[in-house]
Amino acid sequence: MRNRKDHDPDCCCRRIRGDGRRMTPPRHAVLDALSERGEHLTAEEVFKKASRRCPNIGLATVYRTLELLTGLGLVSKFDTGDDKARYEFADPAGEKGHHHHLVCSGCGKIVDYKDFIGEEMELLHKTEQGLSKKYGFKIKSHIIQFFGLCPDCGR
Amino acid sequence: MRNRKDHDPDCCCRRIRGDGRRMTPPRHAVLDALSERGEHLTAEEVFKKASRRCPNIGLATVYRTLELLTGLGLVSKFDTGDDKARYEFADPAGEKGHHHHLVCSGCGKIVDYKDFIGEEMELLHKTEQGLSKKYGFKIKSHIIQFFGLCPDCGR
DNA sequence: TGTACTATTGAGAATAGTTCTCATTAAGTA
DNA sequence: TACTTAATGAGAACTATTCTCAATAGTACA
Repeated sequence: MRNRKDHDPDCCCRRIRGDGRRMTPPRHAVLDALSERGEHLTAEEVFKKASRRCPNIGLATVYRTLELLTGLGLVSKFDTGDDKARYEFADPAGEKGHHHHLVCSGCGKIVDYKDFIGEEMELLHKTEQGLSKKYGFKIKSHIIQFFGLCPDCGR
Repeated sequence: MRNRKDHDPDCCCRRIRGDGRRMTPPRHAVLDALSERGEHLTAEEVFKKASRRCPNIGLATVYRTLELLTGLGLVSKFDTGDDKARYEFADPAGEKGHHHHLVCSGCGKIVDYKDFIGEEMELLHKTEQGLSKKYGFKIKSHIIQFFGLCPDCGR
């Protein structure tokens, strides 16, 4: 599991290089920092990791790059309630790789689960359609997250 | 719908007065500010409303009171992605009044819906049990939210 | 391969929501 | 009514994030 690259670097580069955008060492470093599966890094953590490959990268660049990647749909940004945004590579659309998060309110540990994803996705889809019809919203995304105490924190 | 008090003031006061805590004018003012159903106020908005009843209430007191009420489970705190916490009276546990949120990414409008709550709650419950068993978490709460564009923002 | 255009960068200042500090006030109790 | 100490208001402090701006360096094209 460790060190398994979870994204296709070529694909990301291709997406980044679009509309006149450029591929740069700092952007490579950020992609690299994010590439470990199962990580849920804060901007600060991405900054630290990226600094290894690109020693004088600036924090602002990390934020800018994460914003870019999020905008392109390559990365998803989420929040587990500790007032720090977290980032991970987005699950390829509509794929079986989709997952949700289970968060420990004690230590902040984040568990990726896909155990009930089938049913959850089905219901979410149905709900989206229903809400869309009733309230006229064009639904783009959802958040579903569980909070509790992990075995270590649960006493 | 307007001005309908959605919480039982006596119950709240009783809960606040516990463990040596005291009932004070600022706390009344915050309860009052929150009392309108269907509102999703930021701390700043609670502050403004509460200031009408308690003109020299401080913003810090509003935050402290909201934290207290949240801790007591009387109020729930959530976030619609604009980096400002929002607060509303908590739905009485296990009651049919429970609702979720549909958020417009354009204008920030928040729609409370309960249309699919039955099924959602059932699945959430089942998922909670499954996750609890598999990962050993004691699950306390969940977040489920949909994002999209409302009729006005959807062009 | 060299040059020009301009997207991107790093550094630090600026911003905004929230929390903390501390001297003062006042709720609840006896 | 007096006492204990929880709660308060004001503003400073904190923290994640965004902005500013001059300097740098991808990329396209000659």
